[in-house]
Amino acid sequence: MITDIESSNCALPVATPHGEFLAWYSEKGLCALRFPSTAKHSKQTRPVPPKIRRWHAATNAALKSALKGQNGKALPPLDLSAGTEFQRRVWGALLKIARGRTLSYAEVAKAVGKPKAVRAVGGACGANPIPVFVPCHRVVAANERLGGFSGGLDWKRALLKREGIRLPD
DNA sequence: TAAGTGCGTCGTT
DNA sequence: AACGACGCACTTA
Repeated sequence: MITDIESSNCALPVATPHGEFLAWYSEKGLCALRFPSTAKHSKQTRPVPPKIRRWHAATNAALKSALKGQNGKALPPLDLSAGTEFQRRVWGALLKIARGRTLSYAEVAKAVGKPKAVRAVGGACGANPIPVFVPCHRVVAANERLGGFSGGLDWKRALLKREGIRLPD
């Protein structure tokens, strides 16, 4: 089947109290979520297929809920097919971390059956295309510290705090 | 205790 | 071949 990337992918804004996120959709579902940035978003002119409109409604509700630290509304389908085998294993493990819980990078490495691939897990977290929904912010360093966050550590702190997680000063 | 160094380890580019 | 969102052992002050 021929797939036209230009016509099948689209980006839609999600207005939240913390700024305007940008949600990207493929034919398979939500494929990327970006934190608010100062850059202007190009306006979506092309008509949005009904399927994607439904997904976007789910994204809207789920993101606003998640930013309040509340329990999961239904997520849209997540298209994580762009990742490597290893990355998808890691992202799958992240999806199992319950709200308000955390795992260390080493624990995630064990969970995917590669206990020594600790740094590689960090890399996979950094490559997570759908932050918040794929909760890479719930992965922290073993030394009781925060670890890193590609979206900025302020976001990581805020997300964890809203889930009721105590952080070391 | 706190802060800094060195190195094993492995997926990704 | 080089680089990390790591972890651990081991200095220093």
